[in-house]
Amino acid sequence: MIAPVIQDSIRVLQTQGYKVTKPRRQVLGVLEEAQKSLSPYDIQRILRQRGKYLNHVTIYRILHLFCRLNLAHKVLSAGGFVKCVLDKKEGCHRFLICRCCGTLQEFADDELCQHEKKLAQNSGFHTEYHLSESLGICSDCSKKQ
Amino acid sequence: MIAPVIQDSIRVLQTQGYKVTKPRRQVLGVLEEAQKSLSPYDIQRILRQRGKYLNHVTIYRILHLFCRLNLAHKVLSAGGFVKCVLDKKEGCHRFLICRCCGTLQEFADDELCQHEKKLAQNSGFHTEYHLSESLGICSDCSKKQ
DNA sequence: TGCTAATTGCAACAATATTACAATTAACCT
DNA sequence: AGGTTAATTGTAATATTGTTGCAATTAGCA
Ligand SMILES: [Mn+2]
Ligand SMILES: [Mn+2]
Ligand SMILES: [Zn+2]
Ligand SMILES: [Zn+2]
Repeated sequence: MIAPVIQDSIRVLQTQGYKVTKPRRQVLGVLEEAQKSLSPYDIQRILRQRGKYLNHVTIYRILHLFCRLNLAHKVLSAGGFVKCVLDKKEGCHRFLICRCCGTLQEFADDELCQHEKKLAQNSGFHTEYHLSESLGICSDCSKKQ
Repeated sequence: MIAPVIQDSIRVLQTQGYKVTKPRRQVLGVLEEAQKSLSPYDIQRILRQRGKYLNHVTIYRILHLFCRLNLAHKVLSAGGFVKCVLDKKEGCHRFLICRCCGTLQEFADDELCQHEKKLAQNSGFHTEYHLSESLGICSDCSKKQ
């Protein structure tokens, strides 16, 4: 019995003309079983414990592909540093990041925050910290085009 | 003339009993001027171009402190990999991540998404991709306590 | 069952991040 | 203002994370 998420992902690979390889199925399997987010090396470790070996380069390439096809997401929490900005709003932290010029503005909206918290609360989750990122085109860049 | 964000940040450092050192002021300054998010090594490079040298270890320590005090945020975009999860919802991607057991659930809400997009649009920003992370305690973990 | 483009492995390297300990300095006290 | 000291920074060594070019392998197709 194969999980539906995996079925769907395999179908996406096929329809987009990508091969359904053993490594890709293995990474899908590990990600599906985990209830937490995994790093490339986490995935390698888990597979090795089962006697399967995948080169880390392969895992990186697979994860890049999955993210490109929206089969997976990168998440920030509990991870590395990479990028940092000064905080400008209190409480809720929403960023608008232009994929064209790279500028970043922060905005806050109490109503939005309350609503989002409430929706989480509906599934029993108590929110302590929230972060939101929107990627797109800023007003300056859209004018220039 | 010192920017108000920096003034505020310095005040936070002081009231929390942290020293206001030259490296900390320099990092604050660079972050404030930049309109984009910067990596620790970006910051080092910018300062070096001005003839100032800061060890990367120092910059990491300062950024860790700033994030702990909510003077700065880590952001995900355009950065490294670190962690990855399978996608379960289309369009909008909101994660509830338990800081206790590490489990992660995804939820989507169209109304919320539309509202957030509209608010961004009000400042001329066109959203193409959105990601949201809420850290807190899941229902299982809060029951156990 | 063979052919071939796509995918993976390997090796080398680059970038990012942490640790332990010695040197320095900001804040506090005369 | 100068001395004291705990907090902070620099240094060196190391660990972790991520990329690139090229040779070996394999999934999908005829
Ligand atoms: Mn913020
Ligand atoms: Mn999603
Ligand atoms: Zn722009
Ligand atoms: Zn939990």
